[in-house]
Amino acid sequence: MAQNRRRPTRQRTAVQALLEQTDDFSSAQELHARLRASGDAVGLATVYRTLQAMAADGDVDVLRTDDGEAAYRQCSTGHHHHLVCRTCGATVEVEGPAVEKWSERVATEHGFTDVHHTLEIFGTCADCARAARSS
Amino acid sequence: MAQNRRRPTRQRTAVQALLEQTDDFSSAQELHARLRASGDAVGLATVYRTLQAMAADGDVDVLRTDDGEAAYRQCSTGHHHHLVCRTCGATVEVEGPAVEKWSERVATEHGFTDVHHTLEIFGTCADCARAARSS
DNA sequence: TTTGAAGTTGACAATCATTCTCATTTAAGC
DNA sequence: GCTTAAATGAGAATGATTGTCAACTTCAAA
Ligand SMILES: [Zn+2]
Ligand SMILES: [Zn+2]
Ligand SMILES: [Zn+2]
Ligand SMILES: [Zn+2]
Repeated sequence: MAQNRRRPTRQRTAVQALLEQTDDFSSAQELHARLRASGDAVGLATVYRTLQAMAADGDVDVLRTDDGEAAYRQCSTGHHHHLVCRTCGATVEVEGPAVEKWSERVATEHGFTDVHHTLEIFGTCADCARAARSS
Repeated sequence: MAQNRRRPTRQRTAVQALLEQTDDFSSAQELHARLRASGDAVGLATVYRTLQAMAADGDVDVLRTDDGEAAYRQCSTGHHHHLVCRTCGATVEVEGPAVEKWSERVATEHGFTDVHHTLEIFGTCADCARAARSS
């Protein structure tokens, strides 16, 4: 994977701390704005670089929203997928051993190697469904 | 879903025809360039609009490449997923009934409704693996 | 602790896919 | 043919992401 030769700078620490307080997937822009608002400002480019480095190191998960923006989240370690509310962003980590096996089998059957997959489930969470109904 | 009130224009026809000859997932930019090269030029904005309309109508599949670009492909009808070579773009349509059930069950268990999912498998196809080995 | 190489940062410019605008065409129905 | 709403396209605008590069830190050797 990647060298964990990252230096512990104020900026990196600030980004990590913010991610720890955050439960939803957030874009680099959002995180940057929140850092600035909290007085712990970090340059936008640095936010991007830090998040990408963390993703490369496997310290955060990334997914692409419907409109193609990258969103990051501090997740538990180990391979898993996400159930994401497309309204409020609430996120649940889910695991599916069967899916993992299926995906690997399918790839092998077709002669593919060096395989990885993306799997995200989007929907409306109970809270948002309720809110929508009573409006 | 969407009204199929689309007008059969030269442009729309050209895009559809091109998609029919194309086996790989292609970006709007790529398709636009190929149309222009083939003399059957269509405005870039129109290519975008047409592809989005076709996607909304379920006539083409869309996926996001690793760098966030939308790629389109004329697929068989019915719900399925893709096994895509990240080097040459070769694409295989795959189905996984077990995955469908799992995804629905997981969503229901967490109170999510109006659910859909994205699942793509990326890897290196046999041909590309061979080519890489002999270089 | 001083010091220098190497990693980091940030303001700002540059990219580049995608969307928007709006004047001009075109298909559909009468 | 005539009317009208949909469709088109050239070019501007948007907006996320990346590139640039001088200034700033960290680290560890001296
Ligand atoms: Zn919600
Ligand atoms: Zn998985
Ligand atoms: Zn290939
Ligand atoms: Zn599916």
